[in-house]
Amino acid sequence: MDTALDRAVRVFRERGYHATSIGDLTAAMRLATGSIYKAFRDKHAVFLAAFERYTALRQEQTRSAARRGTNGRDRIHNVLLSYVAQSQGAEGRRGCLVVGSAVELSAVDSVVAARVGAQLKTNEDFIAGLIREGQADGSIPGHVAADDTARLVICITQGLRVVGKARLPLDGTRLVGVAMKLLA
Amino acid sequence: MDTALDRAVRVFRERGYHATSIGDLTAAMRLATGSIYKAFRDKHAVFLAAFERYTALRQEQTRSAARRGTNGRDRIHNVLLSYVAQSQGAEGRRGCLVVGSAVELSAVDSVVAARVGAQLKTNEDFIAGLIREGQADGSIPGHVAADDTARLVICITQGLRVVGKARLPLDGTRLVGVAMKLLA
DNA sequence: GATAATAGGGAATGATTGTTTCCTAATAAA
DNA sequence: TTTATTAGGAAACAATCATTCCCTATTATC
Repeated sequence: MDTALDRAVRVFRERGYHATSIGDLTAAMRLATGSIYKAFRDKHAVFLAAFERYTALRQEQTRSAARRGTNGRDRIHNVLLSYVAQSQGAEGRRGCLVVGSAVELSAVDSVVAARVGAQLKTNEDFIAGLIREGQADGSIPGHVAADDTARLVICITQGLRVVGKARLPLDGTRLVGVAMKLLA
Repeated sequence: MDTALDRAVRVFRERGYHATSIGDLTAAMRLATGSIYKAFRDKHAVFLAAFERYTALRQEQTRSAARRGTNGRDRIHNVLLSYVAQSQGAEGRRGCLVVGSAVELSAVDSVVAARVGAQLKTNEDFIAGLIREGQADGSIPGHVAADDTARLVICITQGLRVVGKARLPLDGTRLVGVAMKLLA
Protein backbone atom coordinates (compact mmCIF):
# COMPACT_ATOMS: atom_id res chain seq x y z
CA MET A 1 0.00 0.00 0.00
CA ASP A 2 2.82 2.39 0.83
CA THR A 3 4.48 1.53 -2.45
CA ALA A 4 1.19 2.32 -4.24
CA LEU A 5 1.11 5.64 -2.40
CA ASP A 6 4.65 6.38 -3.54
CA ARG A 7 3.50 5.96 -7.10
CA ALA A 8 0.59 8.29 -6.44
CA VAL A 9 3.02 10.86 -5.07
CA ARG A 10 4.95 10.72 -8.30
CA VAL A 11 1.90 11.30 -10.49
CA PHE A 12 0.62 14.17 -8.36
CA ARG A 13 4.05 15.78 -8.39
CA GLU A 14 4.30 15.57 -12.15
CA ARG A 15 0.78 16.57 -13.13
CA GLY A 16 -0.69 18.32 -10.12
CA TYR A 17 -4.07 17.58 -8.57
CA HIS A 18 -6.61 18.57 -11.18
CA ALA A 19 -4.75 17.15 -14.16
CA THR A 20 -4.43 13.77 -12.47
CA SER A 21 -7.49 11.63 -13.21
CA ILE A 22 -8.55 8.50 -11.38
CA GLY A 23 -7.51 6.69 -14.53
CA ASP A 24 -4.01 8.09 -14.16
CA LEU A 25 -3.98 6.92 -10.55
CA THR A 26 -5.14 3.39 -11.35
CA ALA A 27 -2.41 3.13 -13.97
CA ALA A 28 0.27 4.53 -11.71
CA MET A 29 -0.74 2.78 -8.50
CA ARG A 30 -1.42 -0.52 -10.28
CA LEU A 31 -4.80 -0.64 -8.54
CA ALA A 32 -8.28 -0.85 -10.04
CA THR A 33 -10.81 1.93 -9.57
CA GLY A 34 -12.80 0.05 -6.96
CA SER A 35 -9.70 -0.80 -4.99
CA ILE A 36 -8.69 2.81 -4.72
CA TYR A 37 -12.13 3.79 -3.48
CA LYS A 38 -12.03 0.94 -0.98
CA ALA A 39 -8.77 2.23 0.45
CA PHE A 40 -9.59 5.97 0.28
CA ARG A 41 -12.79 7.93 0.58
CA ASP A 42 -12.21 9.87 -2.62
CA LYS A 43 -9.55 11.43 -4.84
CA HIS A 44 -9.00 14.20 -2.34
CA ALA A 45 -8.18 11.67 0.38
CA VAL A 46 -5.64 9.98 -1.91
CA PHE A 47 -4.02 13.33 -2.46
CA LEU A 48 -3.89 14.14 1.23
CA ALA A 49 -2.29 10.78 2.00
CA ALA A 50 0.23 11.32 -0.79
CA PHE A 51 0.97 14.80 0.51
CA GLU A 52 1.58 13.49 4.01
CA ARG A 53 3.90 10.79 2.74
CA TYR A 54 5.81 13.22 0.54
CA THR A 55 6.41 15.74 3.31
CA ALA A 56 7.52 13.03 5.72
CA LEU A 57 10.03 11.73 3.20
CA ARG A 58 11.32 15.17 2.26
CA GLN A 59 11.64 16.22 5.86
CA GLU A 60 13.81 13.23 6.58
CA GLN A 61 16.02 14.02 3.58
CA THR A 62 16.47 17.60 4.76
CA ARG A 63 17.31 16.64 8.35
CA SER A 64 19.71 14.02 7.06
CA ALA A 65 21.48 16.66 4.96
CA ALA A 66 21.68 18.91 8.02
CA ARG A 67 23.18 16.12 10.13
CA ARG A 68 26.08 15.86 7.68
CA GLY A 69 27.23 19.35 8.75
CA THR A 70 29.63 20.01 11.61
CA ASN A 71 28.24 23.35 12.78
CA GLY A 72 25.15 25.53 12.23
CA ARG A 73 26.54 27.30 9.22
CA ASP A 74 27.75 24.11 7.60
CA ARG A 75 24.40 22.43 8.19
CA ILE A 76 22.51 25.19 6.41
CA HIS A 77 25.05 24.95 3.62
CA ASN A 78 24.30 21.26 3.21
CA VAL A 79 20.54 21.79 3.40
CA LEU A 80 20.72 24.36 0.61
CA LEU A 81 22.89 22.11 -1.54
CA SER A 82 20.41 19.30 -1.02
CA TYR A 83 17.55 21.57 -2.07
CA VAL A 84 19.32 22.59 -5.26
CA ALA A 85 20.04 18.96 -6.08
CA GLN A 86 16.37 18.09 -5.54
CA SER A 87 15.27 20.96 -7.75
CA GLN A 88 17.48 20.02 -10.66
CA GLY A 89 17.27 17.68 -13.62
CA ALA A 90 14.73 14.88 -13.77
CA GLU A 91 13.92 15.11 -10.07
CA GLY A 92 13.41 18.85 -10.37
CA ARG A 93 11.10 18.42 -13.34
CA ARG A 94 9.01 16.10 -11.22
CA GLY A 95 8.35 19.05 -8.95
CA CYS A 96 7.58 19.57 -5.29
CA LEU A 97 4.18 18.63 -3.87
CA VAL A 98 4.28 21.45 -1.32
CA VAL A 99 4.94 24.10 -3.94
CA GLY A 100 2.43 22.53 -6.31
CA SER A 101 -0.25 22.40 -3.63
CA ALA A 102 0.44 25.96 -2.53
CA VAL A 103 0.07 27.27 -6.06
CA GLU A 104 -2.73 25.06 -7.36
CA LEU A 105 -4.89 24.40 -4.32
CA SER A 106 -4.30 26.64 -1.34
CA ALA A 107 -6.65 29.29 -2.73
CA VAL A 108 -9.61 26.93 -3.12
CA ASP A 109 -8.91 24.13 -0.64
CA SER A 110 -8.59 25.21 2.98
CA VAL A 111 -7.59 21.73 4.17
CA VAL A 112 -4.63 21.59 1.81
CA ALA A 113 -3.87 25.25 2.51
CA ALA A 114 -3.54 24.50 6.22
CA ARG A 115 -1.13 21.62 5.60
CA VAL A 116 0.96 23.66 3.20
CA GLY A 117 1.18 26.49 5.70
CA ALA A 118 2.12 24.11 8.49
CA GLN A 119 4.81 22.50 6.37
CA LEU A 120 6.33 25.85 5.42
CA LYS A 121 6.29 26.90 9.05
CA THR A 122 8.01 23.68 10.11
CA ASN A 123 10.74 24.16 7.53
CA GLU A 124 11.16 27.79 8.50
CA ASP A 125 11.47 26.94 12.17
CA PHE A 126 14.02 24.29 11.33
CA ILE A 127 16.17 26.79 9.41
CA ALA A 128 15.81 29.38 12.16
CA GLY A 129 16.94 26.75 14.65
CA LEU A 130 20.02 26.00 12.59
CA ILE A 131 20.84 29.69 12.42
CA ARG A 132 20.62 30.03 16.20
CA GLU A 133 22.72 26.90 16.52
CA GLY A 134 25.32 28.52 14.29
CA GLN A 135 25.26 31.67 16.39
CA ALA A 136 25.80 29.59 19.49
CA ASP A 137 28.74 27.66 18.02
CA GLY A 138 30.27 30.80 16.53
CA SER A 139 29.89 29.88 12.85
CA ILE A 140 27.24 32.57 12.22
CA PRO A 141 27.54 36.19 13.43
CA GLY A 142 25.17 37.20 16.22
CA HIS A 143 23.77 40.16 14.32
CA VAL A 144 22.04 37.91 11.77
CA ALA A 145 18.27 38.17 12.18
CA ALA A 146 17.33 34.51 12.57
CA ASP A 147 13.60 34.71 11.82
CA ASP A 148 13.80 37.08 8.87
CA THR A 149 16.72 35.21 7.35
CA ALA A 150 14.93 31.89 7.80
CA ARG A 151 11.87 33.19 5.98
CA LEU A 152 14.03 34.44 3.13
CA VAL A 153 15.78 31.08 2.95
CA ILE A 154 12.36 29.43 2.65
CA CYS A 155 11.58 31.77 -0.23
CA ILE A 156 14.80 30.67 -1.89
CA THR A 157 14.07 26.99 -1.48
CA GLN A 158 10.52 27.32 -2.79
CA GLY A 159 11.77 29.49 -5.63
CA LEU A 160 14.36 26.87 -6.50
CA ARG A 161 11.57 24.35 -7.05
CA VAL A 162 9.74 26.75 -9.35
CA VAL A 163 12.84 27.55 -11.37
CA GLY A 164 13.85 23.89 -11.48
CA LYS A 165 10.42 22.90 -12.77
CA ALA A 166 10.88 25.50 -15.50
CA ARG A 167 13.99 23.60 -16.54
CA LEU A 168 16.48 26.39 -15.93
CA PRO A 169 19.87 24.84 -15.13
CA LEU A 170 21.03 25.39 -11.55
CA ASP A 171 24.68 25.43 -10.51
CA GLY A 172 24.48 24.30 -6.90
CA THR A 173 27.94 25.33 -5.75
CA ARG A 174 27.75 28.83 -7.18
CA LEU A 175 24.13 29.48 -6.24
CA VAL A 176 24.56 28.30 -2.66
CA GLY A 177 27.84 30.17 -2.47
CA VAL A 178 26.01 33.40 -3.14
CA ALA A 179 23.15 32.49 -0.80
CA MET A 180 25.56 31.93 2.10
CA LYS A 181 26.19 35.67 2.13
CA LEU A 182 22.88 35.93 3.96
CA LEU A 183 24.59 34.38 6.98
CA ALA A 184 27.46 36.90 6.98
CA MET B 1 -11.75 42.80 -25.39
CA ASP B 2 -8.69 43.69 -23.36
CA THR B 3 -10.87 44.23 -20.32
CA ALA B 4 -12.36 40.75 -20.83
CA LEU B 5 -8.84 39.38 -21.04
CA ASP B 6 -7.96 41.11 -17.78
CA ARG B 7 -10.82 39.28 -16.15
CA ALA B 8 -9.58 36.00 -17.62
CA VAL B 9 -6.13 36.72 -16.18
CA ARG B 10 -7.66 37.08 -12.78
CA VAL B 11 -9.49 33.75 -12.90
CA PHE B 12 -6.49 31.88 -14.22
CA ARG B 13 -4.31 33.40 -11.51
CA GLU B 14 -6.73 32.38 -8.78
CA ARG B 15 -7.64 28.88 -9.93
CA GLY B 16 -4.94 27.86 -12.38
CA TYR B 17 -5.51 26.38 -15.80
CA HIS B 18 -7.17 23.02 -15.20
CA ALA B 19 -9.51 24.18 -12.44
CA THR B 20 -10.81 27.00 -14.59
CA SER B 21 -13.73 25.81 -16.70
CA ILE B 22 -15.19 27.51 -19.74
CA GLY B 23 -18.14 28.26 -17.49
CA ASP B 24 -15.86 30.11 -15.11
CA LEU B 25 -14.46 32.06 -18.03
CA THR B 26 -17.88 33.04 -19.41
CA ALA B 27 -18.90 34.27 -15.97
CA ALA B 28 -15.67 36.19 -15.39
CA MET B 29 -15.24 37.60 -18.90
CA ARG B 30 -18.96 38.43 -19.22
CA LEU B 31 -18.96 36.65 -22.58
CA ALA B 32 -21.06 33.70 -23.75
CA THR B 33 -19.51 30.40 -24.70
CA GLY B 34 -19.86 31.00 -28.42
CA SER B 35 -18.33 34.45 -28.16
CA ILE B 36 -15.21 33.12 -26.48
CA TYR B 37 -14.77 30.48 -29.16
CA LYS B 38 -15.26 33.14 -31.82
CA ALA B 39 -12.47 35.23 -30.34
CA PHE B 40 -10.10 32.36 -29.44
CA ARG B 41 -9.45 28.98 -30.99
CA ASP B 42 -9.84 27.13 -27.68
CA LYS B 43 -9.30 27.36 -23.95
CA HIS B 44 -5.57 27.00 -24.42
CA ALA B 45 -5.50 30.04 -26.68
CA VAL B 46 -7.39 32.08 -24.10
CA PHE B 47 -4.81 31.09 -21.52
CA LEU B 48 -1.89 32.00 -23.77
CA ALA B 49 -3.39 35.41 -24.47
CA ALA B 50 -3.99 35.93 -20.76
CA PHE B 51 -0.43 34.88 -20.01
CA GLU B 52 0.95 37.33 -22.56
CA ARG B 53 -1.11 40.16 -21.16
CA TYR B 54 -0.13 39.34 -17.59
CA THR B 55 3.59 39.27 -18.29
CA ALA B 56 3.44 42.52 -20.26
CA LEU B 57 1.67 44.22 -17.37
CA ARG B 58 3.97 42.80 -14.72
CA GLN B 59 7.07 43.66 -16.69
CA GLU B 60 5.96 47.27 -16.89
CA GLN B 61 5.34 47.36 -13.13
CA THR B 62 8.81 45.98 -12.45
CA ARG B 63 10.57 48.41 -14.79
CA SER B 64 8.57 51.25 -13.29
CA ALA B 65 9.72 50.25 -9.80
CA ALA B 66 13.30 50.12 -11.05
CA ARG B 67 13.02 53.59 -12.58
CA ARG B 68 12.18 55.01 -9.18
CA GLY B 69 15.71 54.16 -7.96
CA THR B 70 18.67 56.50 -8.28
CA ASN B 71 21.42 53.92 -8.78
CA GLY B 72 21.75 50.21 -9.55
CA ARG B 73 21.58 49.12 -5.96
CA ASP B 74 18.60 51.31 -5.18
CA ARG B 75 16.77 50.07 -8.27
CA ILE B 76 17.12 46.45 -7.22
CA HIS B 77 15.97 47.45 -3.76
CA ASN B 78 12.80 48.95 -5.22
CA VAL B 79 12.20 45.98 -7.50
CA LEU B 80 12.38 43.60 -4.55
CA LEU B 81 10.07 45.76 -2.47
CA SER B 82 7.61 45.81 -5.34
CA TYR B 83 7.76 42.02 -5.57
CA VAL B 84 7.05 41.59 -1.89
CA ALA B 85 4.11 43.97 -2.14
CA GLN B 86 2.73 42.00 -5.09
CA SER B 87 3.13 38.73 -3.21
CA GLN B 88 1.29 39.88 -0.12
CA GLY B 89 -2.30 40.09 1.00
CA ALA B 90 -5.18 39.84 -1.44
CA GLU B 91 -2.96 40.40 -4.46
CA GLY B 92 -0.57 37.71 -3.28
CA ARG B 93 -3.40 35.26 -2.76
CA ARG B 94 -4.39 35.85 -6.37
CA GLY B 95 -1.01 34.42 -7.33
CA CYS B 96 1.39 34.82 -10.19
CA LEU B 97 0.58 33.40 -13.63
CA VAL B 98 4.24 32.70 -14.38
CA VAL B 99 4.73 30.68 -11.19
CA GLY B 100 1.39 28.95 -11.66
CA SER B 101 2.17 28.04 -15.25
CA ALA B 102 5.64 26.80 -14.36
CA VAL B 103 4.30 24.53 -11.65
CA GLU B 104 1.07 23.33 -13.25
CA LEU B 105 1.82 23.25 -16.96
CA SER B 106 5.49 23.40 -17.89
CA ALA B 107 5.86 19.63 -17.46
CA VAL B 108 3.04 18.75 -19.86
CA ASP B 109 2.73 21.78 -22.12
CA SER B 110 5.85 22.64 -24.10
CA VAL B 111 4.35 25.83 -25.52
CA VAL B 112 3.67 27.23 -22.07
CA ALA B 113 7.00 25.87 -20.82
CA ALA B 114 8.83 27.86 -23.48
CA ARG B 115 7.05 31.08 -22.55
CA VAL B 116 7.68 30.55 -18.85
CA GLY B 117 11.35 29.92 -19.50
CA ALA B 118 11.61 32.98 -21.71
CA GLN B 119 9.93 35.16 -19.11
CA LEU B 120 12.22 33.96 -16.32
CA LYS B 121 15.23 34.57 -18.55
CA THR B 122 14.05 38.08 -19.34
CA ASN B 123 13.60 38.89 -15.67
CA GLU B 124 16.97 37.39 -14.82
CA ASP B 125 18.72 39.39 -17.52
CA PHE B 126 17.02 42.51 -16.26
CA ILE B 127 18.28 41.95 -12.72
CA ALA B 128 21.76 41.09 -13.96
CA GLY B 129 21.73 44.34 -15.93
CA LEU B 130 20.80 46.31 -12.83
CA ILE B 131 23.64 44.66 -10.91
CA ARG B 132 26.15 45.63 -13.59
CA GLU B 133 24.68 49.11 -13.61
CA GLY B 134 25.26 49.28 -9.88
CA GLN B 135 28.83 48.10 -10.28
CA ALA B 136 29.39 50.83 -12.86
CA ASP B 137 27.94 53.58 -10.68
CA GLY B 138 29.74 52.31 -7.57
CA SER B 139 26.69 51.30 -5.56
CA ILE B 140 27.48 47.57 -5.82
CA PRO B 141 30.94 46.06 -5.22
CA GLY B 142 32.70 44.72 -8.31
CA HIS B 143 33.28 41.29 -6.79
CA VAL B 144 29.55 40.45 -6.86
CA ALA B 145 28.89 37.69 -9.40
CA ALA B 146 26.18 39.32 -11.52
CA ASP B 147 24.76 36.24 -13.23
CA ASP B 148 24.73 33.94 -10.22
CA THR B 149 23.27 36.63 -7.98
CA ALA B 150 20.62 37.45 -10.56
CA ARG B 151 19.55 33.81 -10.71
CA LEU B 152 19.31 33.66 -6.94
CA VAL B 153 17.27 36.85 -6.90
CA ILE B 154 14.88 35.24 -9.39
CA CYS B 155 14.56 32.27 -7.04
CA ILE B 156 13.69 34.70 -4.26
CA THR B 157 11.04 36.49 -6.28
CA GLN B 158 9.42 33.25 -7.44
CA GLY B 159 9.60 31.88 -3.92
CA LEU B 160 7.93 35.01 -2.60
CA ARG B 161 4.94 34.29 -4.83
CA VAL B 162 4.71 30.73 -3.52
CA VAL B 163 4.95 31.80 0.11
CA GLY B 164 2.53 34.67 -0.48
CA LYS B 165 0.00 32.31 -2.04
CA ALA B 166 0.32 30.15 1.07
CA ARG B 167 -0.79 33.19 3.08
CA LEU B 168 2.35 33.57 5.17
CA PRO B 169 2.71 37.23 6.16
CA LEU B 170 5.68 39.00 4.55
CA ASP B 171 7.43 41.99 6.08
CA GLY B 172 8.79 43.76 3.02
CA THR B 173 11.27 46.06 4.73
CA ARG B 174 12.88 43.38 6.85
CA LEU B 175 12.87 40.68 4.17
CA VAL B 176 14.36 42.93 1.51
CA GLY B 177 16.80 44.29 4.07
CA VAL B 178 18.20 40.79 4.53
CA ALA B 179 18.15 40.07 0.78
CA MET B 180 20.23 43.16 0.03
CA LYS B 181 23.16 41.41 1.71
CA LEU B 182 23.51 39.50 -1.54
CA LEU B 183 24.78 42.73 -3.14
CA ALA B 184 27.45 43.34 -0.50
C1' DG C 1 -34.22 51.61 -46.79
C1' DA C 2 -32.77 46.91 -48.09
C1' DT C 3 -29.31 43.65 -47.73
C1' DA C 4 -24.95 41.56 -46.62
C1' DA C 5 -21.81 40.66 -42.97
C1' DT C 6 -20.58 40.04 -38.46
C1' DA C 7 -20.55 39.71 -33.42
C1' DG C 8 -22.60 37.66 -29.69
C1' DG C 9 -25.48 34.34 -27.16
C1' DG C 10 -27.34 29.81 -25.77
C1' DA C 11 -28.67 25.19 -26.47
C1' DA C 12 -26.95 20.63 -28.05
C1' DT C 13 -23.00 17.20 -28.30
C1' DG C 14 -19.60 13.93 -27.42
C1' DA C 15 -15.90 12.96 -24.49
C1' DT C 16 -14.13 12.63 -19.89
C1' DT C 17 -14.54 13.18 -15.09
C1' DG C 18 -15.21 11.24 -10.21
C1' DT C 19 -17.93 7.92 -8.03
C1' DT C 20 -20.84 3.79 -7.14
C1' DT C 21 -22.21 -0.75 -7.70
C1' DC C 22 -21.80 -5.36 -8.53
C1' DC C 23 -19.16 -9.35 -9.29
C1' DT C 24 -15.21 -12.58 -8.63
C1' DA C 25 -11.52 -14.72 -6.20
C1' DA C 26 -9.06 -15.48 -2.11
C1' DT C 27 -8.65 -15.95 2.78
C1' DA C 28 -10.30 -16.94 7.55
C1' DA C 29 -13.43 -19.13 10.66
C1' DA C 30 -16.44 -22.80 11.95
C1' DT D 1 -15.59 -28.96 3.98
C1' DT D 2 -18.53 -25.18 4.32
C1' DT D 3 -19.48 -20.65 5.29
C1' DA D 4 -18.34 -15.70 6.22
C1' DT D 5 -15.56 -12.03 5.24
C1' DT D 6 -12.73 -9.36 2.68
C1' DA D 7 -9.74 -7.54 -1.13
C1' DG D 8 -9.65 -6.42 -5.71
C1' DG D 9 -11.42 -5.54 -10.49
C1' DA D 10 -14.50 -3.95 -14.25
C1' DA D 11 -18.51 -2.14 -15.96
C1' DA D 12 -22.24 1.29 -15.26
C1' DC D 13 -23.54 5.96 -13.50
C1' DA D 14 -24.48 10.81 -13.31
C1' DA D 15 -22.18 15.07 -13.67
C1' DT D 16 -19.17 18.08 -15.81
C1' DC D 17 -16.01 19.23 -19.25
C1' DA D 18 -14.49 21.56 -23.77
C1' DT D 19 -16.34 22.27 -28.09
C1' DT D 20 -19.61 22.96 -31.99
C1' DC D 21 -23.70 24.56 -34.13
C1' DC D 22 -27.32 27.51 -34.99
C1' DC D 23 -29.95 31.42 -34.07
C1' DT D 24 -30.61 36.49 -33.18
C1' DA D 25 -29.43 41.12 -33.06
C1' DT D 26 -26.50 44.80 -34.65
C1' DT D 27 -23.62 47.13 -37.69
C1' DA D 28 -21.93 48.35 -42.23
C1' DT D 29 -22.61 48.62 -47.35
C1' DC D 30 -24.92 49.58 -51.35
